[in-house]
Amino acid sequence: MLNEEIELRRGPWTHEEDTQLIHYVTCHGEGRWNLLAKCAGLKRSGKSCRLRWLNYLKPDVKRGNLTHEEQLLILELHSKWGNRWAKIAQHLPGRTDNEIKNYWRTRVQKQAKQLNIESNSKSFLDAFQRFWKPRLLQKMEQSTTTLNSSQSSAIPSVSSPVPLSSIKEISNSATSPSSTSPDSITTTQLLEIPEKQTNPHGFYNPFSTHDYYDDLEDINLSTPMWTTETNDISFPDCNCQVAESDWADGDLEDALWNLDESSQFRQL
DNA sequence: AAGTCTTCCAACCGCCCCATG
DNA sequence: TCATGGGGCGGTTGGAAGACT
Repeated sequence: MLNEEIELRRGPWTHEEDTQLIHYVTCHGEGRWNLLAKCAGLKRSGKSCRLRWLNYLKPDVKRGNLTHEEQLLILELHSKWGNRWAKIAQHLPGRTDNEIKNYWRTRVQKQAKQLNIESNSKSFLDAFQRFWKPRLLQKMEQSTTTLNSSQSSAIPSVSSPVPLSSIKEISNSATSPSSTSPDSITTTQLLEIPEKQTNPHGFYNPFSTHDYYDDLEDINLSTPMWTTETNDISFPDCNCQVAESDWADGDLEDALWNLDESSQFRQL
């Protein structure tokens, strides 16, 4: 390799760089990233090009908030495989390991911390397996039913990116990963919404067919996810307790994780 | 309105594995 | 068998944007 080191650019990608990369990969395909970077005339490292392509520019990269089904799947798979983000990402079509990793760190770990539970601990797994998971499944089924029966012209045709049946299937087989291939999730129906390629941060994805905002959130907000009865749920194994009534508001993600007040989640 | 804090995520870093010669 | 380079992966960071005071 010649060391006529061109100063490599770093930091945020520009529109022009993205266009160059897209054009080159479209014409010549992926791989040989170092060579690709040079041939494409990009003053970027091969690694940087690869990352930019895989995490942002690749046509099937999905943008926007994770759906509840995806969140459940991440929690489930993480409980089996730990921080194997790439492996987990294989089961969420269109989602990248980076995105899942970020989700875990910013949402799950944060909430776990607030609850004084280590997100990789047995307590966390217990709480998830014994309470959150069945509840999530139940409520998602309810919301699916509600959605199906109430889908009107006001709401575009929506199906879960990852069907519940697939989640259950993967949940059950995750202990023997080789038996589950990513192909087992095939029903990825994109939301058919007007194309808007700029998100609130001003980034853009030239290929994305998704709005930056997740329409499912809005849809689910219209459907109460939790009952309003007051049932305190306790987790003997993790020494903590949840007042279910406090989960009733907001979308499911909030219901799952916004337990940030001491009255909502009490140490026994 | 301005300053500070917090959140979130794109991007980078470093390690490891694997293919190739 | 060993050296080397490319690519994949998980951990971490920087900074933009929003929230809060």
